[in-house]
Amino acid sequence: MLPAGSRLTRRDEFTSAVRRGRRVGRPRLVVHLLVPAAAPDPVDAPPRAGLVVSRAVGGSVVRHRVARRLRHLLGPRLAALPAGSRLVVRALPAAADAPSSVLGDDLDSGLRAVLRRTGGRS
RNA sequence: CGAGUCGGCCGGGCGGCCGCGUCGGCAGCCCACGGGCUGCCGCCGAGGAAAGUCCGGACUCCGCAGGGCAGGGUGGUUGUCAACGGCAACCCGGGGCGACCCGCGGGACAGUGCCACAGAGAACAGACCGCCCCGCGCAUCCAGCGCGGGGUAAGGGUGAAACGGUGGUGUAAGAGACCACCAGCACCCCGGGUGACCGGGGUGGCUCGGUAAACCCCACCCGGAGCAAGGUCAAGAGGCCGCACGGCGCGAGCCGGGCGGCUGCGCAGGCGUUCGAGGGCGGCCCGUCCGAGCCUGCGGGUAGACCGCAAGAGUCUGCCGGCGACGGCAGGCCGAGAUGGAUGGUCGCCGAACGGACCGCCGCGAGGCGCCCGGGAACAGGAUCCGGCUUACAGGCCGACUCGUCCG
Repeated sequence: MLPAGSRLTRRDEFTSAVRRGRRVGRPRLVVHLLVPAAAPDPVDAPPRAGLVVSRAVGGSVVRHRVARRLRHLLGPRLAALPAGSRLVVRALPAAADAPSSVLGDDLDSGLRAVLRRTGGRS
């Protein structure tokens, strides 16, 4: 479970991260990351994350299980993100019956790629 | 030691004999070769609530031209869950010294309705007693008494509730009429919190009842029916209609089987066939499509086999995240499947609560311990499967915490 302060909750926060953030695709998920132009104070603005698991992934039992797995995987990786950034992880249909270890690998490589592209200048 | 609060667990055990259900094996008998019957052996075989059927889901079928209107549910916040009216934490209000408990906990300046009895008066309140002023009369030394007119919500009394509370100013007596503090309401600002909300400050007018498990308004959610769902295979007997075919006949037609559709039977009554019964489109209206049968009562029937049907939102252990509900990862484990509805009976041993005279020990004593005897288990049982809630229950065990007292 993510603490309340590290969660994306409002609709516009999701759309801005998906529309304006950097996007990297992996077989089972897509990573969107939006880093603010001016880096704020890390204490005031921790990195925040949200999940998108659509009907295409499966029925509601499957969708909730995928969301719970991603949520647990996201927790320790959040600290590595720049302050104030917004992360959205979107699950693809192949994520439905992937174990946590495979999802973790996809998430790691996706995060590395998206940080390499955005983090080049800061 | 006493009084209490919260949570969890168990709910007879072992063995013998007789018996029951599914499945498997073996043997015998029957056979229309699909199988059936009987006997023996073996494995497995009800619950914490299997219950009430009150919620929520899975699963299955139906529906998914259009427009409008109804209907049902939920109700602090944030989480959790497949979902919920469940659960957790927190907030607010109330109760308790406390552990903790209780709350169907949105809105009553959107509107409407209802507030019994008592009481003078109960929702743009209300002068019964009382208090005060004026006039008249009586009395007249004073105090006063009666009648009439007026003022007054401070006091009495009624009530669940009487239009803010306390103190003062004021006045004929009084009143937020005015003032201070307090309570409450509305609005604004600052700070904290994801949020319900909390803390602080200011301004205002002086106060403006309850009931929404009354209608209603607001926000959010919700297609219908249910395992007798539904599917496959048999049986499709009988009746009616349509289509093509074969045979017979000069012909109208008759006979025969085939395919497709509808229909369970008899009697009685009612409505209806373009002046449209009835049905489909979740309910209603409009609309739209199909359209000749439909409805009610009485009588008498029928409901084969298999699948669905059991390994899934399952459970246990460890580690990790979280205050917690719960979740992630790894490993282990796995339970009946009836349909005439299977778990029972009996015997032996053990057996808690509880009851009891003698005896023994301890104690001044009430009594305690031991021995012995008696005593012997509540509520209740699957039927598609899960998650909850609620209700029933002889009794027992364990843990955490609170308060009081005593000792150290």
